Amino acid sequence: MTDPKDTINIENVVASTGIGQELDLQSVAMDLEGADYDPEQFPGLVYRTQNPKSAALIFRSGKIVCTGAKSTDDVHESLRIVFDKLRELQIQVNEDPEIVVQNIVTSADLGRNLNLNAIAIGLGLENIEYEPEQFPGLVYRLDEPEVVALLFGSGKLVITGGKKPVDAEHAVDKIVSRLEDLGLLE
Amino acid sequence: RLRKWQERIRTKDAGERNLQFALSETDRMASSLAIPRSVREVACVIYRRALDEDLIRGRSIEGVATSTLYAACRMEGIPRSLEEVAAVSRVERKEIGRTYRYVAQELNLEMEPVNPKKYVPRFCSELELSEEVQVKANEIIDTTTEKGLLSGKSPTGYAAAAIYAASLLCNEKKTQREVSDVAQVTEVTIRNRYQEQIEAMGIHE
DNA sequence: ACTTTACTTTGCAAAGC
DNA sequence: GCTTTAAAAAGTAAAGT
Repeated sequence: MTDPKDTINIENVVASTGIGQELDLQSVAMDLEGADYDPEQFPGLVYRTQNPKSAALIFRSGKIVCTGAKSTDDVHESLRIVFDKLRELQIQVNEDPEIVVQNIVTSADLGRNLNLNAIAIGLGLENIEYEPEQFPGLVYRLDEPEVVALLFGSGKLVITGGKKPVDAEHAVDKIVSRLEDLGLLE
Repeated sequence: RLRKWQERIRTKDAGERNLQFALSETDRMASSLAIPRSVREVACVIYRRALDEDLIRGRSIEGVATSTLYAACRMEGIPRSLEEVAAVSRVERKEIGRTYRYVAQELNLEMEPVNPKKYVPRFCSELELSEEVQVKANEIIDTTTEKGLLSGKSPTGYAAAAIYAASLLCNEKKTQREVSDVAQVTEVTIRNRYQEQIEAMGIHE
């Protein structure tokens, strides 16, 4: 049988960084093509990169949030593009500002259908949130690693809240062994 | 310390006044949903607990009152859907659902998922369907649930499809529109669940 | 009926109301 | 709390053909 860990796929990476310099977003919005800036609606300027695909939120403080990347490498590549674009506008940007990954969203597949009703009761109703009237996924919060998993009837799952790619692997291992212990996988 | 004491009294008085309002609102909503008095009392007990645990802060009184009524119906085995309680509340469905999940978590209500069978008697009686149809619908729900069809599905839509299928099998046909009206789900949902259920039951018709 | 679009849930940062 | 951004899971809903 295929190891569920081999089905893990990173779907989204959120990271933050900063250029340590205040910005005049109004003029950046004028000079950066494709920039969306509506301060009444949101204080950040939105700039999208195409390759790799991502969305950067640029703030007046010089802090930047990058989201939508498919890997930590893509985050660095996307932000490198953003930094270069800012340099083209005569804005000073250091060599490589520190980039901190804040959240990684992954998907995976256990390869078997799940009885969510039995899992909700088996894992303990006090630790689980399963309200199929509101959302089809069962919400399972893990302590180690500290992530949140959404389990679906199809056996597919989403793991979010992790800061390192290995967090998802550990989470999948724990979920698999817990379900096996309860005899709910198979 | 005197100020703190006065503040506590003030907060408590405000809480008591709000409790009066919450109880009258619970009564109003329960009446229009024909919810028995025993269930209203359970709702009030849960609301009191929420008040004591200071869960109302940052939330509307009506939202918590609606959520506790929703929870009480489930606990007492005669669930009302979020659509149904939202129809008599001035709080929107989304907010009721969020508040319910918060209250259930904080008070450790340990609510089990709703069994679709719990909706069968009420929906069937509103549709004037016989006991035979109810028995058949329950049978469809039990059998298809054992085959794993229920995971992730809305209990109301699941019950609606089983009732629709049972009405056909018992020659007491109701249209998908009629069933969707009482169950508050779309005909598309009934159609999708119905197809899965009759296939799992091995019925060809 | 079929497709498309959109909303539900989870996690996170940013600045400001 | 809210606002915005991104992405997955699967169910439900509504709109347009």
